[in-house]
Amino acid sequence: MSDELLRDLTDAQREAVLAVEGPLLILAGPGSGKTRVITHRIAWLLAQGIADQQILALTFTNKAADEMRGRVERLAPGRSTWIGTFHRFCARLLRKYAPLAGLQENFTIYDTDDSSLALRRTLERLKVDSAFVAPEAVARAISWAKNNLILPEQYEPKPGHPLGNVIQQVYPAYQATLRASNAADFDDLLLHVATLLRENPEVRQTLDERYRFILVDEYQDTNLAQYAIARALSIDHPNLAVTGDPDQSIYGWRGANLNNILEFERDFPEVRVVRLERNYRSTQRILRVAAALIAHNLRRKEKALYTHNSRGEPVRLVTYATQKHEADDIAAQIAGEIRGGRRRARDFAVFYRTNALSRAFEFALRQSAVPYQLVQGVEFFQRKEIKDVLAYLQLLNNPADEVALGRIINTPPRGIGKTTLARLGQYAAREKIPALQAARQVRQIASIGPRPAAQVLGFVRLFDHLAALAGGPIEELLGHVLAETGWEALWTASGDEDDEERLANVQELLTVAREFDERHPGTGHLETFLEETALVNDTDDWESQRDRVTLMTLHASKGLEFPVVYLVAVEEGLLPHERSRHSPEQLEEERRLMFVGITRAQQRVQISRAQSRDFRGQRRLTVPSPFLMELPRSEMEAIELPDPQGAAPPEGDHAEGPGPEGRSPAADPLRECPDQPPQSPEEAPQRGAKAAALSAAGLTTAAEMAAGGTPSPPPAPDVFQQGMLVLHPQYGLGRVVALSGSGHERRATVDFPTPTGRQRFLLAASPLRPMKERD
DNA sequence: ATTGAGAGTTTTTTT
DNA sequence: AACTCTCAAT
Repeated sequence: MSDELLRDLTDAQREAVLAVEGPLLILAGPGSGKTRVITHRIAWLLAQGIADQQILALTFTNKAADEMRGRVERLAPGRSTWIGTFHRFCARLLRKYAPLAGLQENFTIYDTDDSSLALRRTLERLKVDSAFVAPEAVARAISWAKNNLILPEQYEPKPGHPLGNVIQQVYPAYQATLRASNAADFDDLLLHVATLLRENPEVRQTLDERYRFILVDEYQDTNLAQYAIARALSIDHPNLAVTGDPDQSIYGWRGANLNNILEFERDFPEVRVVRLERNYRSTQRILRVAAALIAHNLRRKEKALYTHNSRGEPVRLVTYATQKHEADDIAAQIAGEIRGGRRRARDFAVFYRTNALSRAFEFALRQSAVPYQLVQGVEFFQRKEIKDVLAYLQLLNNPADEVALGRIINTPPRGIGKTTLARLGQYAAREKIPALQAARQVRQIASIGPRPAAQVLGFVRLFDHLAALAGGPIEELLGHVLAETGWEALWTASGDEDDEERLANVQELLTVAREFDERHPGTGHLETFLEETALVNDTDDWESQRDRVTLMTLHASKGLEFPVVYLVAVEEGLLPHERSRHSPEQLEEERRLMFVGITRAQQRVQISRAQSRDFRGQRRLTVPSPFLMELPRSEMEAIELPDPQGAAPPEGDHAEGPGPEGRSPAADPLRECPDQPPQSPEEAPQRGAKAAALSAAGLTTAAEMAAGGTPSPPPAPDVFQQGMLVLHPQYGLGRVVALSGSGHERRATVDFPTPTGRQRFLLAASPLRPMKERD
């Protein structure tokens, strides 16, 4: 078993796996088998008899964590070491030690959206005029301070910094706002944990003892707070293994501190350093191009990348006339390769600097009927309807959460306006009670009239009703939120396209909840659900298994590899991005970004730019990126493609077009090419049902349609959907309020007209029949 | 209180 | 171009 773990490793890799005790720095170039080393190391530790819970592996993204967990599971089946992101680890610790950070254990995690609302509220309260002070700038400064472990009361304005004094005033106030709401923002998760480890030696010692072996992936991206946490847990048991590559540090803007890796050897004098310099991924030429580029950086630890792979084809450097031409040509290239049977869609990736650049490629690929998946940041859980629905859950879990309350007290509109809200807030502040408490006492607030007061009490009643369900399955709770806020009816009735999309997104959320319920049987997991939705973004759902072209930002590409890579829009102002123009350090980070992109490729790279590009609605001529001048022409093939037509797809025109304008629900984290048939059979029913539920006409039971009108057997529990009309032989027509459970245990709550009212059914045993709704 | 039109801005990247 | 915010009309 143990031997097997070591067999197919190189000497350097083996050394890194076997160095069990003591600090270890693994300098790993791109494609050098870094993940392999980490996972084998974990498996090796386990094989040595080290207990599962003594090992802690920290990553940056959930994507990396999932990948690692999967591979460890294969090497050491059935073991359960903790592998996850820094933020998630900290969230978990903070639940346990919340009081030490001034929080209750049911604290809410604010995402960027929530925290910016909290900040705006704070600025209003302090009467800081947002015309003179950009809230984003304040947010950035506070975030920076937190990442650098500067506490609110320690913040010193830098001389000459125009916002310094404002921030010195706002930061503590903002922090007080969060505390009053029993909430922590993303940065707090790290800051609170780092602080409590410093201030509570017993806790630190306990945890150091517990987590004997710590691994940190992508160490070059850690900020001071993360460094402090890793360090604090490695004092008595300094078995801290970190892997990283200074050349792939691309999160400086998020507070990542390159010093953490450049000076690791100083921090741990007895550290063992292992260099993984052999690349197993790319061709020689790709590697040479990448190396020549990164050699222009000054701040780095020089590495000699080499590979025994073949020389490969030259890296293509293409100049297009327009962005449309660029997108069309790349789509045509990909379509050609796929149609020729030489490659599959999943072999290709298109990388760009900013998300906004994806559109042209989405469009072109759709035109060419090439399936693609767009890997985009936080999209799904950021959508307003999702945030609103989840805010109900947030408030149920943490009634002190003022941001959640502010978000939903009048959403959907129930006649509680700004003035009522402001008066409620004043009263709450005066009485020093949470706003929700103030809402309960709204009758005692003289300034609020009887009508608004009644509305407020209506909201409180709704809240209390939902609170009674808060311990149950999440899917069911969400169902009640949708039904009883009136959202569902609102969106279903309108026939508005946007509302249909909202409904589809919410439907998707119900699916997420259902899967969660299945993973967490029993009760009382609301907090866990909220934590997952706050810390998981849909980038993490990216599946390399699906046969689709991948479209993503350069940042998102880190850690991945593809046979063919297109690096597009390599133009001055985009790569390097204009915001980094004035700082040499940021310029180096942009260069690293390009380095990361190139080194994702196994066999073929094309780097391209367009001579003209539409930017914020304006067409502009572009300037080539200075980075292009740094690439070695000897390894490349430069191609100029003037484009007289300006538009026509060079290869086979698809005049028939994409067919009916099928908008895939934006809910789908991986926005897919709508022309593609479902890839796997099991997703067909779901999509079909969704579409049917959303579209339109007449009123027939699904079973009747299926059976051509003859009496039919009980339908599968799965055909029932949130909000669906159903027919009961005695009670007549009813509407599904909520669903929960799975398989034979799947239950439905259904509202019938009076006098029947609300009933609950075990679906497998009920005579309910679904109805298709149309208008 | 809610809605809509018009004005003004813009997030680069992610937990 | 797309989004948010502000202000006036209902």
